[in-house]
Amino acid sequence: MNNMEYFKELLKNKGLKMTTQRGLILESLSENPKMHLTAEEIYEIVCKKQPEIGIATVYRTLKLLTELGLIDTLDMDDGFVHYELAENDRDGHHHHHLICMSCGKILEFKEDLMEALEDKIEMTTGFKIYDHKVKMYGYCKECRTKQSEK
Amino acid sequence: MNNMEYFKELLKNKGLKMTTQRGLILESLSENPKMHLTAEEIYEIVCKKQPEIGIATVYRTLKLLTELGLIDTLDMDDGFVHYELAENDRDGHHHHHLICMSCGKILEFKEDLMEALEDKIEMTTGFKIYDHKVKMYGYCKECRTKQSEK
DNA sequence: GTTTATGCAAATATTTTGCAACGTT
DNA sequence: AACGTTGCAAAATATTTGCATAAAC
Repeated sequence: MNNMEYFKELLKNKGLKMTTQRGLILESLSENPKMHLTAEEIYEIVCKKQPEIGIATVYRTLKLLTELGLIDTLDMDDGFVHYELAENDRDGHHHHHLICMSCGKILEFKEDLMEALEDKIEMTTGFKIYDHKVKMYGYCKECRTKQSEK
Repeated sequence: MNNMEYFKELLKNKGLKMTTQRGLILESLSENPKMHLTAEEIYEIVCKKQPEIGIATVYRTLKLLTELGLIDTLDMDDGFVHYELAENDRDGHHHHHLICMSCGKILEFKEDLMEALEDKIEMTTGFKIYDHKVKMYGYCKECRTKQSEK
């Protein structure tokens, strides 16, 4: 089952309704993977197909999608909340974000490798972990190459 | 050298000035460890000793302290930026935040254990990591105990 | 004495809300 | 037909900025 069908099913189960706007907002995220779009950017993308949409609908739908677990939020310290499709991983574990401090680019790293740390935390503190968000700050390959050329 | 002296030195090196307000703002963070205060909360704490201070000064000083690396910001998805003293670790690695999804409490976990992951990322992608932020979402010991008692 | 910092108020910017009209089931 | 959803405008919230005054060096 794809995202859209799953979205419809979740809505039905909750007595909520599928609308053109909701579909287009989820679609804008599906069709722009790795883009970490902001609400405003999503609004602009949807506007191309549905110019009458209001920004309030975008915010309401993004909140709904987040609550349903279909999308994740990402804070990049730039004053905007960024959104991306959630990965339906086996156990809620998703990719890490690598933020380049030189060019601002965001890369993704698939492998999790957090189990050892999570086990240690659970054993030591009794805190049971269900999800995590990891941001790495550094310099990407391209910026490092450019730098060393100078 | 403690935080405050280090702050004064950094200011001097940059031709900036130490003021009562700047001192009180750093002090409010030093004296409230593990509190993850917001700008508004810091403003209220400083107000007790310096009632004439303006919130703009708090924001300006927090930005300055962040740029100087003396404090770190923490996004908790509640619409506020939270601040905490930076740990002057050997290599910029700091504690992780454990956020309880039941009671909202934030615990800290000292051990880093991110080296293996960072090495793998650097080897695979060429992205050189200098810092990271890790947030774990789950349920704290107390909430889990309460739950199982029901 | 020169330059930087402050406090206040106004301005920005992002996100939320109220409500009448509309669309979906 | 009933109820949830939308779009618009206004409101709310967090943060920033301009500027005259004050404080630090």
